[in-house]
Amino acid sequence: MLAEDDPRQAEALRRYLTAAGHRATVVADGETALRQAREQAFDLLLLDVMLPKLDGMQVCRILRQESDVPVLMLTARSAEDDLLRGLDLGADDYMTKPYSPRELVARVRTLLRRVRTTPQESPVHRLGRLTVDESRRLVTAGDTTVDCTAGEFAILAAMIRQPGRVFSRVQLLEHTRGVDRESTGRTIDVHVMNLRRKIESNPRRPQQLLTVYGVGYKLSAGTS
Amino acid sequence: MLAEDDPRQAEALRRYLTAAGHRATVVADGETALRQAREQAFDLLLLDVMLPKLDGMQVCRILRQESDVPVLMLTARSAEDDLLRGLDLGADDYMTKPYSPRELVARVRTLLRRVRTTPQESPVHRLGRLTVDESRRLVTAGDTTVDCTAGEFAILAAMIRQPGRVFSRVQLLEHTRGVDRESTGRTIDVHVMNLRRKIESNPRRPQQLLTVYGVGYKLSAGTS
DNA sequence: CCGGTTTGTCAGGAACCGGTCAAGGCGGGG
DNA sequence: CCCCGCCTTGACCGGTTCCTGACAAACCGG
Repeated sequence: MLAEDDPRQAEALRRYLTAAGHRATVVADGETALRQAREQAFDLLLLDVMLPKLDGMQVCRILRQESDVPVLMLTARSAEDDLLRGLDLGADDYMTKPYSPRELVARVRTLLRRVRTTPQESPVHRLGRLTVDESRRLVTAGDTTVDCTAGEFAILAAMIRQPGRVFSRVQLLEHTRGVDRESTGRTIDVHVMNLRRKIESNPRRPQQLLTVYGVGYKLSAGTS
Repeated sequence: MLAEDDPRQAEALRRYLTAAGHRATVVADGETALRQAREQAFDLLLLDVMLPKLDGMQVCRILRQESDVPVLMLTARSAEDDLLRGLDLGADDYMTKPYSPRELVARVRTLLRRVRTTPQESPVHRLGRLTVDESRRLVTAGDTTVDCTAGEFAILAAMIRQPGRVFSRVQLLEHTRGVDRESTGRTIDVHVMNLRRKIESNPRRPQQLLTVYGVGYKLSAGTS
């Protein structure tokens, strides 16, 4: 939630945040901010200090007594006293205008990372009947776990990161071999074949790891 | 803990903090900071960016992989990029010199309040027949206590913090020595072998400390 | 339907990787 | 000063994986 009374600034901030992949609800005064915060569980509150009806300090103070939602204060003044009051009232961070979009987004991300309950988030990709856990190096097809060699895993991981994208053989080779080694041989084809044997129910008729004739390979969701 | 190489600044900061009722341990370089942070559980780390041997950014990055201790970065430069890098590396807050004593103390208090209200995770990890108590540096396998060397303990602790995750040799090396020194040698392998002799009932057929061919090692729950 | 090109498949050998051992370096404690 | 553990390194070996070349099958345009 973003509490900011100047429509232009509010719009600018909202754009930064959505561009960074966040959703934002905008409110224009302190009372509304407080009411909304009570009705709905937000991940984070961006709170301008100068707000109509109820200023940011008050909102922060009241909210702190009833919730642990992260609060990031925004102020035009750079007065140190403001800053100190804000932090003492329970704000988690503080930025003075004018703020840079990148810094704002970075601070938001920091606060969100803290609140996200997942202690260790490992990027797990899913596509069709396929699952790839990169940090654990775990692959499952359907409900059976598959163990891949390093090269096979590298190819599969690269492809599932961008489902549907077509990869040339050279591009895939770069993932297995770090550097670009020009190889016109059958190397990649063999790896793909071995992968299909492990992840496709019928390797002769691939459903997910598909050939793009004349170009390379791609990973699709299959029949779903 | 306060990591700051300029003795005068370090002393000044220490005084601010003690005046505000905190205790502070002062270290003068990055490697020492990292080592101390591993040996002892601090409530918060005040980290100067420019440090000898290992700069603050590196310390932050490495430490973040193994701990959730709040980190407050300090820098002379006010470059925005520094700030962003710091926050992206997992720092919780950031201040540019010269900072006011009051603001510093306020930010420290904010971070400390956060960590104290957060449910503390127990520093003793369990996985299969393994137990690792980080604060006491105690390891048990089954019901027999094992004494590990520093390097062995560092590896085991790093792995048990994220069970199942696959660690490369370079990553594990970062835990035994502070810095990433490229070593194609058998260092890690030897440590792993010695660990297996101590914690596995049959070191030839490891049940928990497993090899991931072509990648590194991982710790699994074993037969359960 | 035909021919050239691209891909699937196979198997052997090269390259690589990890387990293990022993020797040497380094530092701390006596 | 020496002794003793610990860490590191290099070498060797057995096992796995990867690459390569050949051939068959599939694909595409005409």
